[in-house]
Amino acid sequence: MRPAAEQAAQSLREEILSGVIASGARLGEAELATRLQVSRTPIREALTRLAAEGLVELQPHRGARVATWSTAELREIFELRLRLEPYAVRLAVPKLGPEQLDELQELAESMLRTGKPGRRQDLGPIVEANRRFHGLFIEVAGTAPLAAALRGVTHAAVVHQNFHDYTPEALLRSLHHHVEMVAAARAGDGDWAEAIMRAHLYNARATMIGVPRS
Amino acid sequence: MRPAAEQAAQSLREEILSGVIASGARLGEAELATRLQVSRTPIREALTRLAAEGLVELQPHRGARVATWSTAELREIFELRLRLEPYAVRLAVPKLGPEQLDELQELAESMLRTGKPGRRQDLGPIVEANRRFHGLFIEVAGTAPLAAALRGVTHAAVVHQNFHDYTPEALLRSLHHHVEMVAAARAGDGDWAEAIMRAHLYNARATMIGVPRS
DNA sequence: ATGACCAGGATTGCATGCAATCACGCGGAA
DNA sequence: TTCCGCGTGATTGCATGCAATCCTGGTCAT
Repeated sequence: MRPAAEQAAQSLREEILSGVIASGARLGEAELATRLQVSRTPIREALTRLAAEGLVELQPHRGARVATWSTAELREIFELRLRLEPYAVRLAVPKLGPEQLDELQELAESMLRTGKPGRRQDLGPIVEANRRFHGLFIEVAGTAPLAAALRGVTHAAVVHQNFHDYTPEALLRSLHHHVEMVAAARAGDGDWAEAIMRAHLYNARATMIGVPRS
Repeated sequence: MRPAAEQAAQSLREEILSGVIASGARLGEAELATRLQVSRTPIREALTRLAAEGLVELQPHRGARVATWSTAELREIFELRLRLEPYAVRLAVPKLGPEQLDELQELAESMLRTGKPGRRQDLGPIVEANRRFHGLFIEVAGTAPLAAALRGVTHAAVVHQNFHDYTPEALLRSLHHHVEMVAAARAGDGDWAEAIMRAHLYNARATMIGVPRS
């Protein structure tokens, strides 16, 4: 839709999710317009779309900022992901084609390679691969309503660049979950894949916000 | 935010959810602009926002239409509601204040009054009261991510004006569910309220799309 | 010293104009 | 008759201009 606006939204999304633009940063329309080489109109449209996705926050007459999430909101977000994403994985497993299984496996193995301890380098590529990994399941699960409901809810974890906060053990656990999920998918076992996704999310939640005391 | 755009979005939302604008109807920017007494710019912004909510569908260079949902999508939407809305009710119950309980009770009883058989009149007011009833729980449940995830997913049932398709028995069941939910809320029993909400949704799904054969 | 108040500048919000794209209907060829 | 191509009208997409609002700092009174 609206090509220039869509492209602007895509660029901004990339920059926010990849951390180029920090959480909480101000997004001036004029600055974005000159930087992305379009006028303010498509920029404004892109901002309203990202606001609807929950990636940016809009205040009347006061402009846009990259969204921030309180601990309570993060807790809630994980609660929602736990209710939706394992279900999405279960739906996706029987629909995955061979080439998609190969892509998932490649993603899982590449994340495991760059995340191995001893190689203490940039974890940036993992963020992107992880996003693609989770996104592929949601995409294959297939239905638009599910994708829409999950869209806003998966952003927060990505923006918070959580991999840097993982302990080495938690990170390894997380990356092995990916590999195991591919194995479950290859076996066509939706129950297995769903269970691993659930464990994967609990592990992520524990490192990001700790275990809720309730 | 953006006062004129927000007002336009609100007006359109009302008109779509109340059925004044039919599902699938075309939404011309110029026509809406003259009708709502603003220029096309805020109209376009309103349309992008409603598109993000899933209420309208946008096609590049081809304008906007009120969204329609396939049976598969409706099925998926109920699957999502079943995973989120009972949870929202459970969260809301301990937070409901006396005045909110009174409002819920008034809504439930008014729906029951106008829906009673023998009084075969307009069911329109029920649609609005029902929307308010469900929305109040979601609002009180409190967290923004949950509300955002549910927003797009609750629209479909409203647009489809489902109450007219209910059999008299199913309609009565549904309206009594509301009353029972208020009773559960007054008792502070989140489990009870959650269970009734679940039954409420199963009942609605059965009349709208039938029981899935899986 | 502290607080209220008031320019000046900057930024957002909306309206409008023009270019780009699409829908529709007509005419011509097979 | 049917289908393809094309021109015209209508609609959307984007850029720009102006008014409205907000933020900043500086000044003045207390």
